Amino acid sequence: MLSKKTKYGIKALTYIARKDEKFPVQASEISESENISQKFLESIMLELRKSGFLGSKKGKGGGYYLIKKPSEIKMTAVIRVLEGPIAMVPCVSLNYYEKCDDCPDEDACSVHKLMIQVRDASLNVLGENTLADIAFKQ
Amino acid sequence: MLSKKTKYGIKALTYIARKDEKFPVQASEISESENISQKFLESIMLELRKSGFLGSKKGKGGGYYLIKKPSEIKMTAVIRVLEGPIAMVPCVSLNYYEKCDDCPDEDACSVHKLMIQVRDASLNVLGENTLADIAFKQ
DNA sequence: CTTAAAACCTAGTAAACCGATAGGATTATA
DNA sequence: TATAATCCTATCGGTTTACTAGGTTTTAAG
Repeated sequence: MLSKKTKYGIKALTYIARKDEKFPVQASEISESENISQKFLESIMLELRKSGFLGSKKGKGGGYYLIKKPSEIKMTAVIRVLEGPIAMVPCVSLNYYEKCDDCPDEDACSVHKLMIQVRDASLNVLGENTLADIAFKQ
Repeated sequence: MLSKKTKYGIKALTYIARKDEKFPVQASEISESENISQKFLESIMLELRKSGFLGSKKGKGGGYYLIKKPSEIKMTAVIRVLEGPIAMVPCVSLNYYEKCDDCPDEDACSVHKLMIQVRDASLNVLGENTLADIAFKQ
């Protein structure tokens, strides 16, 4: 299950991308428009800024803006930052690998074998989609 | 993330499938061989029986056995029973659909659009893999 | 210079979920 | 009758999730 954090984060990025303006966008505006708890959204925006997706401007008239072009923001990157691993099992994760303590031999593990395929399929979709794709396409 | 329940359940099914015997397989044997807490596994086996994947025999010499051939058990079915929805977001789930309360228009939602693609990719992999595939192949 | 509006930061918290455990009841075999 | 297995219910500690509270800091405008 996708956490609300990730869901809200993607929605916020989409909102900013669609609002093709030079002015920064306030968290309060996004939270109202997208029905997201403002304080919760604030913490998400902060995380997106610290991880290099957003820039910010403090004080009156401040807000958040995209640092890169939407077409340059891969959804794999966004999800890895907000949600963590894309794989459903650590022993199959490329970026967050961890050995299962119960499993002596990964190659013999049926779960492993299956989850590699699921991972690759997801990775394929998320790697091919950019923020521009999900914000503007069709 | 895949729950341990689902992971253990798939491992147990695999174990029974590989042990191509006429005798039923005991939960205790599986729990030892696969390093799974016995009591926890018991509850999983019970669930797999109630949902029609396993049959059971009580008493001495009892245990669990597959009701269908491994090649007839799709992994979509197993995962839906143990884990729940395959989709990462309820508004995109085929079997467990639920509307998002924050989202007025699904078609305009970028998360929705993305998650449909992820769902289809996962569904494709899990639908093409049977227990036989992950237990015996290569 | 003051006020207001915005981001920034830290902490806490209620509820849900997860993985496991406890303790038996039931059933079948030998 | 003893034993071995499934079956069943309840509980529990820990973690995570989705927020909320309560500020501090920075900036622009009046």
